[in-house]
Amino acid sequence: MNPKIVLLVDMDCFYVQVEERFNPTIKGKPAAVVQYKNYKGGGIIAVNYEARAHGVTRSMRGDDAKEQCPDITLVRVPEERGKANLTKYRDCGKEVIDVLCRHCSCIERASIDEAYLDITNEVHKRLEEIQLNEKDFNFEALSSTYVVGWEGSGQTEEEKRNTGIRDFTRHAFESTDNQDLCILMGALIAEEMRKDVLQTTGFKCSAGVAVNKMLAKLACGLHKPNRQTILPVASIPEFFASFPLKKVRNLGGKFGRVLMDEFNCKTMGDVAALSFPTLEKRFGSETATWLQRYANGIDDEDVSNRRLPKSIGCGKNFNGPEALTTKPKVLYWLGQLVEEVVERLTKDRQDNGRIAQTMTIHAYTDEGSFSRALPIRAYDADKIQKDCFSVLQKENRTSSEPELWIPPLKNLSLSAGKFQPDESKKSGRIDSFFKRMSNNKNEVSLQALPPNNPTLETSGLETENSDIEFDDIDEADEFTQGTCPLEVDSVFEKVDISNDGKERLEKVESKPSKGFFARKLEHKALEEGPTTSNDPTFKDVNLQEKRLEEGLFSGSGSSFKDHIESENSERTFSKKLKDNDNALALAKETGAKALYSLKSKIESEVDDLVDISEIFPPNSKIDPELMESLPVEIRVKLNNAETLNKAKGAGKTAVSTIGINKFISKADNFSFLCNKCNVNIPLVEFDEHNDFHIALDLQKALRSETSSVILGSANKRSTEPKEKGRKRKTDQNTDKLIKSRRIDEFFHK
DNA sequence: CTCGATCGATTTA
DNA sequence: TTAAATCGA
Ligand SMILES: Nc1ccn([C@H]2C[C@H](O)[C@@H](COP(=O)(O)OP(=O)(O)OP(=O)(O)O)O2)c(=O)n1
Ligand SMILES: [Mg+2]
Repeated sequence: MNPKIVLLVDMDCFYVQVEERFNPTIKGKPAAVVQYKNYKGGGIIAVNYEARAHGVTRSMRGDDAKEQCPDITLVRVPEERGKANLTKYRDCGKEVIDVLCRHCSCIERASIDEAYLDITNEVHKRLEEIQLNEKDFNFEALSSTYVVGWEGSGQTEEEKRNTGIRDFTRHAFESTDNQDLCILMGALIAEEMRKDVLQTTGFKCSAGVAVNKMLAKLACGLHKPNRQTILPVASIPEFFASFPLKKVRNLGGKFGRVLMDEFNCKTMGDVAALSFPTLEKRFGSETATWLQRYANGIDDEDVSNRRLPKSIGCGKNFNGPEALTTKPKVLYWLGQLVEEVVERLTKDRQDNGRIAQTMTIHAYTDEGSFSRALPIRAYDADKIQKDCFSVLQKENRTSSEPELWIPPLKNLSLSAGKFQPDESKKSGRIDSFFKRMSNNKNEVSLQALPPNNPTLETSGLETENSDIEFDDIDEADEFTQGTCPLEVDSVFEKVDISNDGKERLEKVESKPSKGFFARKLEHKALEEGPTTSNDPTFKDVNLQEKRLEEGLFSGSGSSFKDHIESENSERTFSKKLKDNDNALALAKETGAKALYSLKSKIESEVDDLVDISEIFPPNSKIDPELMESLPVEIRVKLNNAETLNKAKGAGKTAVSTIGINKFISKADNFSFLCNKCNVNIPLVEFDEHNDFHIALDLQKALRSETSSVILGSANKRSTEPKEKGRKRKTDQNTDKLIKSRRIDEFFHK
């Protein structure tokens, strides 16, 4: 039986290459891709090899890179909706995958820029074609191949590489078993594939060929960039003897650190030398077995046949002062994220004939992170935004300050997943594909799918502006397929304001769960019965880690279960304390600000009112078509503001004329009642509060406009397009994009 | 009630 | 930094 042959292809400094193809003038010079620019020149996420030679690294700040390497070109990641948008790189990654698919039927997309290929079959074909005779094979076809353990000899690097591959080729043909020959054929296939990738996409890459994923990945990294490396099985022991374990896939994190710290291991060889009982005692038999094999170069993990991501998501960090501290901010950013995800989901549905069933919200606060899942009723940004907000709102622990968000969100992300085939006619025979789908390389691949018909993708969109009832479900953009295990138990409007902050305290009872590292540890503590948390041999890593992190190491003599429970109650308690403090501080701050600014407000009536032109340009310059397209609600607001403006004859007007029902005048409590929130807003914050409403409304208005544009262009197949109408649409759209930027400025600072 | 859904943790790019 | 996958309970 021939051995499995795995190929790992990894693009070189991928995002930079993408930008170099887009703008070839930066080629050959130091360059890096940065995200954002305002804070210290942005964060670097990819660095080309010229810049690496100057010490520039990932995660470095743009400013620091410029200091380190003044000649460096920093290319910015596109920003859309106030966040980084990685679509360009995803699309380029797909280009590469598509080329690889021409050469091999079993491909696992491992990330945006790398893929594993099981080329066992392809190797076998090649072996049959080439007679097992070295004379039929020219090793010079392997002009970018290195061989681990066959470093060769000579003056230059290239000379050594060349003699190495030459000698290994001779050896492979002379060897009695064909394992090395298979790897050699793998190298040949890899050379061909990489050449095709370069010719077709313009991107360079590196590759590794070995008998499993772990070794292929490891090999790939040995001679980057633009080179490939093969790792014969016989070379493993000597190579592992000096290879740092932390560079091996799966050992680069906490687990690897334990091996280093507790077992004094530095290399894979050190790990391989550990006795089974030693490993079993610490990690349990399953993990011990896995690790022992792993450390000897054995890895059974199959290459799964999957070219599409299983989830589509996006997120954004809100660092330091950017933390989301109010409901409108959360709602707004949720909206931005939802828009991107829905846009990508919609394209995914057309391209891949599948529909995501669930949305997962993930949020980080100072107190930790949580995630919540909900069903996706339709690919409709408004609906999803509202549903998500309803779910998210349950985690907002603000009772005294109804418009605040506590604790502030440091990160908000969304992920859509649990894809099912799109049954709504459009997608042809895709259902049969999904039924047969599995992770097995022998299964049908997406490549075999018929192309989808994009002309059929517009039905249902015309309803985007009206609320869709369940009766309309088949006509509307609703999904009727499959079951919905998740339910959103309350809708946005109902849950928007109501929250007393008490339900949640009772709900904080989740068990600590384990990750890759923790689950590899044996729970001797459990088997041995009661353990005290002071016991240095205490085995539960989750608890240990949490204690270290939170300084909650205390108590003794209780059972393991008690530890978990006390852990949780401690956490809950500390949470409560923190929140009360937060709320109190915020309340104090708010009150002080209100009083202070009230004073100045009385002194100069309009000075610190928000200029409406910060949201909209002066009315005369608002595109009438934009005006028309806005919801009546917003038009009225704008007109009101403008009218007031004219009446006063001033250049400025109070946005706070919007939505005010009452002006409550008490000596120490000046506030407005916002009729949208039905909540009292401190005077000093009312302008900003209303800005949020306007921005949120505009977000919605722009969204429905965008939808109708999509609909319009899609419809032109069946309907004769009117020149005028189309032109107007385009202009209007451009205008909107410009105008939405003004709104963004409220949130993007 | 059971097993699918859910969620946190870990790892990687 | 912004993704995405996997595992166990
Ligand atoms: N922490 C990370 C790691 C990677 N990436 C992105 C940018 C990279 O260009 C791309 C691929 O990641 P790689 O680790 O493969 O790094 P590069 O392709 O940039 O360089 P190399 O030539 O070392 O593969 O993923 C990222 O955004 N954040
Ligand atoms: Mg790469």
